Amino acid sequence: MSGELVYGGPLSERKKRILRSIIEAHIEMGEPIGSKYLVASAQIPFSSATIRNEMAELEEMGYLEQPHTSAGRIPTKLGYRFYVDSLMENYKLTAAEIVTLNNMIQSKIGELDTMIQTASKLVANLTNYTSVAIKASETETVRAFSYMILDEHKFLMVMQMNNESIKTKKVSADCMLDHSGMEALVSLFNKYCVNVVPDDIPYSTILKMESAMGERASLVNPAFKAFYESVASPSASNVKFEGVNKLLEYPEFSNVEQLKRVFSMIENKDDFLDMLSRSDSDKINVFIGDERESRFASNSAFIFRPLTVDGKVIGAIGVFGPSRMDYSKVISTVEYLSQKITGIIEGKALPESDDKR
Amino acid sequence: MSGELVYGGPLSERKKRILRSIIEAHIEMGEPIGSKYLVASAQIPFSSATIRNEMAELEEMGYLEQPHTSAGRIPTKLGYRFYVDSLMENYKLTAAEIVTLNNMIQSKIGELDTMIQTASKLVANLTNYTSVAIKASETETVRAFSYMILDEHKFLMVMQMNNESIKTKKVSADCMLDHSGMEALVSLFNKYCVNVVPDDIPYSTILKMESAMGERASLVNPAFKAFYESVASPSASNVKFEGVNKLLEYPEFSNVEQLKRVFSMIENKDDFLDMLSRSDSDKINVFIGDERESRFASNSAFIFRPLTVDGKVIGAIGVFGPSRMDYSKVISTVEYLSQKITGIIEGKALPESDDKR
DNA sequence: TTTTAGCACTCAAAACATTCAAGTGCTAAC
DNA sequence: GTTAGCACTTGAATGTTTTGAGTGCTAAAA
Repeated sequence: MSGELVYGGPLSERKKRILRSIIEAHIEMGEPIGSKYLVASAQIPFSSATIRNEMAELEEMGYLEQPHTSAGRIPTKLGYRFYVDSLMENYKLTAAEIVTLNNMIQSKIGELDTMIQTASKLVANLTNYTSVAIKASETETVRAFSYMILDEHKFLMVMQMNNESIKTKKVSADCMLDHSGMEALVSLFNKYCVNVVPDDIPYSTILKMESAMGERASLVNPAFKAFYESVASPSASNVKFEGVNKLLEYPEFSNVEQLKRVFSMIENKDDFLDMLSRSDSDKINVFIGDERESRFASNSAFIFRPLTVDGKVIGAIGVFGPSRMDYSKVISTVEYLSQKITGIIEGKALPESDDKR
Repeated sequence: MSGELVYGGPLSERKKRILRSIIEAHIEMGEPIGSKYLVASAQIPFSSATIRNEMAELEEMGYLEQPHTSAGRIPTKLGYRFYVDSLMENYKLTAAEIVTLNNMIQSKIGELDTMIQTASKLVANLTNYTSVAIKASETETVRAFSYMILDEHKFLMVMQMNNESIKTKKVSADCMLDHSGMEALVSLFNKYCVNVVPDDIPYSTILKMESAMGERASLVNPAFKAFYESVASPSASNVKFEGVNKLLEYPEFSNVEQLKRVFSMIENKDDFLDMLSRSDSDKINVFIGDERESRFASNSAFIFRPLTVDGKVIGAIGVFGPSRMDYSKVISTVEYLSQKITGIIEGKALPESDDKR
């Protein structure tokens, strides 16, 4: 009653084992799993009849379902959830995989954007699902303004942002530029426009700045516009996908109706930002689609890890794919890379330098 | 024999009229067009038998084909080509469409990138096909270097590029920074690194710069790295798509095999750059897919207009969709927008200001 | 000579029927 | 509690028939 998900009751060890085998077999093969298959291939040392009984009960409890009477069972959303939460074993990245990841990331240290995207590409390649890179929008503010005169009528507005980045914008002026005028202008901006978003600055302040500038009042407007454009719009959140065509490989996405749903989600992006905003910021999040929820394409799952710096979410990397997904491997990979990235960002440098020595 | 395409011989007026009607009906309805339909709906004042004879001849000449014996005719690649080159009437944008376009573009004057992308979005919305925005890679070089000291150990390297844009990069130094040292550094860069790509600068030059800097030699390396990173990598060509899911609406793309082809083309992007590089830079280009050419998905067409400034191709906007495309409308829209954009870029300002007065 | 009415023919798609096999649930025996 | 065995269900695969849109050709009409 307390959580969002209520499991159908305690499961015997045998039930867990059967459920797990079914889910893993289904993940691998993509087809409903029947009792005989479990006896023949897998490790359940009971007869098919016994397994059938157990499966019927697991179905009653909501962990499994049958596409139709004469088919095997497939996991429900609840089944996957339980699998992810309690049944699954952690996939261990192989040494080779780790080396690849480290090398690639190492070579891209620098801009946050590029790092997130490199990581995203790596995830797509390693897991063979579509990967998602999210850069969160920041309400950035300026810490300090400065300028640089380019020619008689143009100057560069330099803004040191509070998040350590620097933005510049070229500004054209009607009047001749000189240092004293620019000093005045910049100091006004440093007085009124620091640590604040443009929309919070009342128009009266702009008028005040203009009158303070005297005969150079005409500089204020273009400069403010540059400020506005640099701070307000451009760092809108963005969501980028890598390996979208990999989705087409999976039979669950091979009918056009389903594809339309998925692609409009991908093109729209809002759903992903929404999920990020409603997520736990310090661990892997797993969204699993379901027919009942309209907001998320059924048969699909989205696994992601928010990236945080000083407790603030600055982005995320993740994977989008069929709900029949190799959760174990995906989760390990995403977890590893996100750790690595936050490590690098937070300046803890590079933990194990297996490649350098 | 001279051109790439050889038409099958001269066409009588009646044949042209029939061909055109078939193509336009097919574009609209997406199905093979039969003789009866032309009699019933359209404007061909002959009996179906006559039309059948003409159609048989048009097929012989290579303009039409039959999916199977008991079906109507559909245009071949040659048919479309002939239609685009000689049959089609120019679509006239409606006043409302022009107003929308102008308003949207007007409000986005500024960065070339944003303008191209805005245009691309407009095209996608107006035509209901997937639009393509290409920004060509430029081998940019720096016209002038300058600097701005941020704090004792950091400065901002400011590079005025030859294409009027400005790039900046934050550089960290080991030693204390002062203006005289920075002046020296910058003047060295202005001597050796102007109008040239970093890869063409021999290592000996770097050594020369270091020795010229004397005890501040350690500044050269990080500064050069900043130069290298700003010039070499980041402005790689990029190709962006808008409205990809619109493709799913068209029956020719509704089977998975076809979709895989198309999406891998879209994800790969190289094909588009290739087509741009082999295009006529001062007019609309129309690529029409065909089973025989492996390099381009069949059943699809790519229409685009390179954007040039001073004779140099700086990008392109275009449309990707089924070969059964509303060429007339697409071409008019793309043409109008590309004119508008090059107009704005070349500073001819804004021709008709229907909205301002 | 050009156009058209008429008809036999073709063939994909739709509709319908049949077979096949995988998988189940249940009962009775172990 | 477990399992062998069997009747039953049902989607998918395969085969058959029907339907209808559209053609090409011939012979008559213009």
